Amino acid sequence: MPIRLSQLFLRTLREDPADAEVNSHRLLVRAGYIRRAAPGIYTWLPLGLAVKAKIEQVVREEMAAAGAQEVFFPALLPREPYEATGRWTEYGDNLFRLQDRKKADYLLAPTHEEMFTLLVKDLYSSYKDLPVCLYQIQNKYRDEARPRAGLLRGREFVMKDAYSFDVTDEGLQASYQAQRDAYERIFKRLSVDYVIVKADAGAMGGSASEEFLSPSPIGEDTFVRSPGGYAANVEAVVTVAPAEQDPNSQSPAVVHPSPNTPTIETLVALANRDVPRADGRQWAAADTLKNVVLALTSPEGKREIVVVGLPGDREVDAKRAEAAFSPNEVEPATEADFAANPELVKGYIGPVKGSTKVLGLDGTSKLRYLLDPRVVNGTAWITGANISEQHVFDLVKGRDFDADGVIDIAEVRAGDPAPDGSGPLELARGIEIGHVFQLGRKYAEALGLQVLDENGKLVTVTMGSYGIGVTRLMAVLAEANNDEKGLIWPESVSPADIYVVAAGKDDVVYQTAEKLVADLEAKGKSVIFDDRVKVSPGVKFGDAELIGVPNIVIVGKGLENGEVDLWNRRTGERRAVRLDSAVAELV
RNA sequence: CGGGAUGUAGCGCAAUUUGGUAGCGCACCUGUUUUGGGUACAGGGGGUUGCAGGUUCAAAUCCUGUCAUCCCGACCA
Repeated sequence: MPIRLSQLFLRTLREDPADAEVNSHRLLVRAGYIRRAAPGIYTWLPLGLAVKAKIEQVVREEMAAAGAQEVFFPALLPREPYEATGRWTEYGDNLFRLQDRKKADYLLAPTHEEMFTLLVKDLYSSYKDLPVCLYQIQNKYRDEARPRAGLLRGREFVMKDAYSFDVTDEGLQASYQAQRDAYERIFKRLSVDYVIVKADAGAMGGSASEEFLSPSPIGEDTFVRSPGGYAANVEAVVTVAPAEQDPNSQSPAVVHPSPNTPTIETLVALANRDVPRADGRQWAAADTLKNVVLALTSPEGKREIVVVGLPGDREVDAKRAEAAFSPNEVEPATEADFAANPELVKGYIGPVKGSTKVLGLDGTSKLRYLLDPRVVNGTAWITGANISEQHVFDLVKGRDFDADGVIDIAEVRAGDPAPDGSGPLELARGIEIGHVFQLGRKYAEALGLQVLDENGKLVTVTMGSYGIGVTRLMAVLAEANNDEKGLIWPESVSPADIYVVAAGKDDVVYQTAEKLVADLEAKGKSVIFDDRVKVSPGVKFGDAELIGVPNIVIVGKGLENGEVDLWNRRTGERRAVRLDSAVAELV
């Protein structure tokens, strides 16, 4: 049966909702696909459900093709499994928690690793049962600090989450690849632009991880691309270290007084005034070694102060730092931290000349000192002398100082060399629409998922997790497919195949349109039929454009010549065709 | 959590500066009209002005508190 606009539960809005900023949000509300129920929580109207179902159908078909089987968990879950993996605490305020009448703790699931792991543990206990891959399409709940942009970041959203279970690492590789391939097919079928980027493993633990980002200026993720095809989330970009040099070929380190130089700018200015370079080049911020003091807080609440040395022209990227120090929280050190560590002379911190790695004037500090990958052996730096208003020049890594390790948390800039050596990196924004992840044995260990191998020995299962944001995908599709008039769905997700407008007041128009609709449906096409009488053509055309079905047929005044108009929503092209050949053209 | 803005009819807004008892457009209902680009006219229904206190003869408007929403940032498998 066609969807009849005379009957459809729908009210299109002529004006933009005041609370919607981005196009997808604006248009999905205006065109009557969704309504806001609470911040980041949306009610689905018939048109919205139709599009969501289309996306889910594609996902289901490709999951089946990849050998994954569908299950369905409750969204309302008891506390215990999440307690076992530590995530009841780790998730913090992002978890929706509630209690039943007996005051037992429950949560609305933000993701289902625990439940899938326990389900497989419940049913399977032999290597012969594996590998297995399960998935569900289900509502997830996260109490985001700031939901935004309609469906793009909601507090309730639909996710397809799949989990693979293997005995061996090679098996996990194969399962991962199967899901990754399925994702490529899904996004291609849905006509979504995507880039596969290396992702940071982050708090999920595990090793290999890739994100599917859809490039978009409103994206919340920043990623890099190289001419040679390297792509990574900015959190996961690996900095290319310059070649090492002979430390002993450099000039000896010298301490210079540097009054009133608490910042890099003031320091560079003073250096150019008081300490001209032998080669005549001007000192630059990149010649200085900036030492940033960070406070790490572990999930257990333990606080550690670390000092990170990086070139003075680079800032610490908060996201990269968070990722690199995960699961610790990272924040700049406070005044209290400095007070507790008097060897840190604010504005004049540096690795001590002659020490191996420790910081501080007397060389006894126990603080960890980590260096940016650009600070390689043989490089010379201007840096703090750990005495107020004094800096060291030509302090050489490998000769005068060393560190406890390398940490790659400096901001990534467009133009930085790509790790694949193919040229400069380009920066772009993207929306995360999928994530494939080799979890490894973290959850299986925490929850005791073991099977017997062919030797009758218990082995821990290794897992992968694979997510697609279904409702976010819908927002991405709406975002990428619209114009000033409204939405323009790709055919693969359009709420109907054909949109038929009866434009006119004569009965024959409606009778002819009715017949055309029936013929189209007989050929297997789904149809939205604007059969509203007493609605002017202008309104009907406007709604057709707003709703965004790509193929529109107008049955109206052309009938005098036995013709109807085929209207391509995307190109705007209208073409008159013989009524009797219209169906053939459309199927 | 920090910064900014806003809460008035289903939606978009005005009236707040200067207190006088709430108005416009869209949507909705009735009638006539119009039918290939949101037709025109006439009539109509719908509001405890976010909430709670206070000042005042009188509060959407002034004062205090509170709640909520949106945007930027922080945060975010």
